[in-house]
Amino acid sequence: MRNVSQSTVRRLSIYVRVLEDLERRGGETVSSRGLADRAGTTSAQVRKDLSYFGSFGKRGLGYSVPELLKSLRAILGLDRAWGVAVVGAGRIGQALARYPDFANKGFDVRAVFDNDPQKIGQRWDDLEVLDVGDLPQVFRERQIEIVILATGAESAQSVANQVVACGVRAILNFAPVKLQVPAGVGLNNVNMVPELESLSFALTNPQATARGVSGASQEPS
Amino acid sequence: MRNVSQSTVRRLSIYVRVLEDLERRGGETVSSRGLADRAGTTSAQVRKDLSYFGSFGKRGLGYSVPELLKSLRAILGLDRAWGVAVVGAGRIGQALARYPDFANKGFDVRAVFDNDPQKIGQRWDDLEVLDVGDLPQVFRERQIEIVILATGAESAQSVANQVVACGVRAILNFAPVKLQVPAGVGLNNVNMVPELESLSFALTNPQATARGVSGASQEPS
DNA sequence: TGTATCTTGTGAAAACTTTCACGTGAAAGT
DNA sequence: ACTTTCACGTGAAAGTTTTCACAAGATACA
Repeated sequence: MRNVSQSTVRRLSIYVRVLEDLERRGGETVSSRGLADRAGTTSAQVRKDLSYFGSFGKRGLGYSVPELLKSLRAILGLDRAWGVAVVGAGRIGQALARYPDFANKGFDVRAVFDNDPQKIGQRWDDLEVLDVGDLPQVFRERQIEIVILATGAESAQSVANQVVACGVRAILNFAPVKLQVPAGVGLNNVNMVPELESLSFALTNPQATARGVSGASQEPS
Repeated sequence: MRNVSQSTVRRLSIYVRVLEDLERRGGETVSSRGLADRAGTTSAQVRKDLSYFGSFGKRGLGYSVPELLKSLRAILGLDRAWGVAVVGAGRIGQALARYPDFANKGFDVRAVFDNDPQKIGQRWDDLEVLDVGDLPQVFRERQIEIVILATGAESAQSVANQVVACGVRAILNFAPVKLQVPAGVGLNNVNMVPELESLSFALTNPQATARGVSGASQEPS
């Protein structure tokens, strides 16, 4: 199973979303084409992505929705709950801490931290904003495994160092800085400004953007 | 300038961030290596990325920080202000509408919409939440060119259709659905769940994740 | 049982992206 | 002026990802 690309993993996650939707609608089976159309890719891509992990379909028939869902969840590690903490209780931190999709998918936000005395102690639903000084103790008590970093650019690296020192091996970073983390620590960045700027580029240079950023089906009927 | 990849454009955006930082610190020139280290890529990549757009450096010396910054801003279309609207006034919409980095970079959030009567009329700083029914008129009046879509999955496609009908040609979508938009409309998706799920995958399958997701320098000294 | 139809899984090809490596121009110091 | 050093710009090579295309298993139906 070695050498699976990030893009493949992200697509698996989208397949899960699509399969959940199909299951909710009562779909029993789905073809690679059906999955691809709903996920915005091609049938060959779907089959190739799945082939890294095994054989999940029946020739001539397609994939069983509940079975493929179960397999993909196991592959992605979604058949369990994860302890998540949000560091940074600004508007973005707040939005993320209370984002219902995270909880629904088994990402349990168990703590929120800030260093601003004005924010510490605020209650949001059943979460209380804690002092970042208490981070090591709380991380141990609540078994935090994944950190969502939503601080400003200034503090991001020092917070990252702290949480890594606490044994956390996965960080989702929303701060606009390039974080340095030791090998073995997973780091994903969500950069909202570059996303907007790439739209600005597309609007400014229509000729350089012929290749469809857009969503039309890639496959012939 | 044709055929510039999305990855190149996103990196340009990061170079702008790094250059702004250097300029603030009074840096006059920077080498491709200096830029690369701060941006988390390699010097060859920097030079290749820039080469799609022209020649910006001096051999033996490097790049003039203010000049390269100016050129990259022009390329990305950041030498002007853009009219932005946020549709969806939930917590994420609110966080995005008031995200200071957007305003700083010339992305002017000029309107926020929702369809929930409870939310319509709320004031956030100098923004008022408007009725999504007034969208066409407000878009015209305030010259909206980019839409940030922060609705639930259910409404996202119908909102997308509406804003495209209003002439908007760039959408940044935060809703967890694959949007269909006509060719010529730029669409970028920010999927937070797949980002977390790919961390879950990395934690669950350490052997499949040898290739450094992490931030150590890629280049020898 | 045989035939037609469907759709997977997968090597091979194509397309794309990143890295290498070096010719070249520019500056600095002797 | 000459030499040395630096670092850009760029074709070519290497590496990665996507697409193609087809053999083969599975079902349906006569």
